[in-house]
Amino acid sequence: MANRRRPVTLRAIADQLGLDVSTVSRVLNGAAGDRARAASGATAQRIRDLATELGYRPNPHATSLRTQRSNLIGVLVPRLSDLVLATIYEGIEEAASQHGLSTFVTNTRDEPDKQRDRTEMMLARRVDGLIFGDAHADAVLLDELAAQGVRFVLVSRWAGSHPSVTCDDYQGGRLAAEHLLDRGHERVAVIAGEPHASTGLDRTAGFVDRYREAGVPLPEHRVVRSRFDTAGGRQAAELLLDQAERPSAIFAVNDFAAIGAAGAARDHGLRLGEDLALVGFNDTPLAAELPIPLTSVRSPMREMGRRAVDLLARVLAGQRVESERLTPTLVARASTLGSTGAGDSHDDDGGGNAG
Amino acid sequence: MANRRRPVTLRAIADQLGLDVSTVSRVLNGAAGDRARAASGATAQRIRDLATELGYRPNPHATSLRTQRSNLIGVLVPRLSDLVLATIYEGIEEAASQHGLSTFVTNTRDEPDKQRDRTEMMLARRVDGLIFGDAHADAVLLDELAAQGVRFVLVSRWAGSHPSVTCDDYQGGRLAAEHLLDRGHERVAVIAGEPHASTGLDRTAGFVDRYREAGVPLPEHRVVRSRFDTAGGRQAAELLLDQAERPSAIFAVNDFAAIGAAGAARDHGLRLGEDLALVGFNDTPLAAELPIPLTSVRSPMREMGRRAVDLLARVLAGQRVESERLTPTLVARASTLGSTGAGDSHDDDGGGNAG
DNA sequence: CTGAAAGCGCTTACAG
DNA sequence: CTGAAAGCGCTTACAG
Repeated sequence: MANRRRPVTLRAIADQLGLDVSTVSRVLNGAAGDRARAASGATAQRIRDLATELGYRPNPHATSLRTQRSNLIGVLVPRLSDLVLATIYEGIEEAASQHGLSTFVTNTRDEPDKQRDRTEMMLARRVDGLIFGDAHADAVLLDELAAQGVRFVLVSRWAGSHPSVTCDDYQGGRLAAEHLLDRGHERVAVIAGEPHASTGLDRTAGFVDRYREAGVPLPEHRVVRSRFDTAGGRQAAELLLDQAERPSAIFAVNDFAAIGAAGAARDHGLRLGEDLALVGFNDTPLAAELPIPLTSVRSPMREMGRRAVDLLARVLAGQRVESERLTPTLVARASTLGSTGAGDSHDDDGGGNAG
Repeated sequence: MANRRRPVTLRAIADQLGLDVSTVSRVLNGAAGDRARAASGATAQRIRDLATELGYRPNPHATSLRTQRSNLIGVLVPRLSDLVLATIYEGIEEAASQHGLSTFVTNTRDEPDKQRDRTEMMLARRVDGLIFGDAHADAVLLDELAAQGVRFVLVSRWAGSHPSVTCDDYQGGRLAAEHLLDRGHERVAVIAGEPHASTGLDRTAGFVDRYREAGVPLPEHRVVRSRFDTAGGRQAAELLLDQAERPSAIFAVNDFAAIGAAGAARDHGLRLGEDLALVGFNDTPLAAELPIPLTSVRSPMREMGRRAVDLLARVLAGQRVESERLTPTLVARASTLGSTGAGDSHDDDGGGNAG
């Protein structure tokens, strides 16, 4: 509990070497180009050596104040306890640190008031830009911010024409449909997620469209809204399984909703993969490890996070950018193949817990 | 894409009102006590009105530079994609914002090199203090930091005598044992987690001690190390279920490990709650929603996060503090009660997903 | 190649 | 009750 670790300043180095602080600054923190002409080779070396010895780290508050650039970005997500967003954030953190950016991340619970409030906090903290993982389809807040010149990108969900990095959810929905069509399912249903999120909307649309194209249009009552979590999936599945003509297969737009649906199926005495086929979305690490492994459409979550940072970095550099849409793949498992089917494949995005 | 939203400064307000910037500062940002004697009532009011109108927000970099206090705290966790840590972080964020603190959070994957590296980054960012959710039992890094005068607290896991907020994991392990003893299980096993984390160690110790006290000591081969995730739990369970004398009940020190164990049980043709009892830990929202609901020891995750911030705030205020240990409760469900048993109870900590 | 000066936006004794 | 000054630790033209 002794030395409160008083940080080393440029001045300390300059004084010790009998140089001016500006010279030291140029050598240590100057732009790559400047740095060469910052001082004689010998002087530069003495500066660098001493800096290393003393453990010099520039004071970011001073730098930010002077340069009007904080190298801070704000990340807003519905909730970090959603594995999907947590994984996306891991990608964001990785890439941010490569770009020399630090991140603030905050939960908004998908509530407009909180989104607005937390955005203000971030701006008050003088972030250079924002990444929204909680964009609402109406884009009200986002349009306002853009009009004010706030720089941001979206991840996971798109809205309006704001730059975004998403999974091609529509295509993902089609993949799920394709797979179930292949397995001969004609009476199918969708647990569709929340209507303010492009993810659920697009996945549902892709699925419904593909079935329509196959000549098997889905009646409206077999597309049910739901929250994205397990409890939401369970409720939606109850509704579907209580219907007179029970579906033989369900597509849930989220793995957690799918797990909830699996619970409901069990309550109805249905065996997954035998009496009821089930497809989830995102291929979270849990999907493969469930008692009855879950067929799921894999989305590149971590990669989305990384690319969102890259995109934002380009926005901050004043470049004009284009949205990106990453390709999903379907991973077939027992929940659609029956107890015999193994059929795992692919690998890509890692995951796992530790606590 | 127009006005880059140039923030309002004290100077802008002062000039517009014909006052000195120091007067404005005292009124707007002065300590609660000072603020009263900062200016005449009338002047103060004019200042406040204009500040509101212009949307003044103090530049935190300037404030930090001047006061040598950043109001920033760093949070290190093994991984945010671990629901337990993500939930703890939600509590941290809530409390931090109440204390006027902003948080940086980063994943260390429980790797010592990363822990060290990320700690340095945080310190370079000039955080006022740190919360470690990834403390290793050996406390090597933590001892060093404490010696340097770095201020921090631990959450979820304790180490050495550093201030911490944890669940009473030992007691939690005893609860699990008690419950299985009540149900008549004598041949039991533990999926014990990783040996560097106090959580797994204490939960295991409590369980083992309680069984020993009941006159039923556990042989060593029925306590198996594991990672904290689903795949780890599955592997550990395979080992246990392949043993000649198969256990009738398993205590997994983590819900995710328990879910993995449930998968292994199924592969062995065992029905959960009938042929094999299973108890998890943390009572994550998933536990209640699984096809076969999981008995689990509930730990107050969000509350731990909140209290860790309160504790750190006291440390930063120079107060002497004591570690806190919060009480766990057991929630019994079908995985130990058989398919008949419902027996849910309690409510406390919320949760849920959204993506 | 190096130094001196100004200034980013704040806070805080110190005067008056 | 209010103002003037100094300074937190940097960066960046501008001289020389």
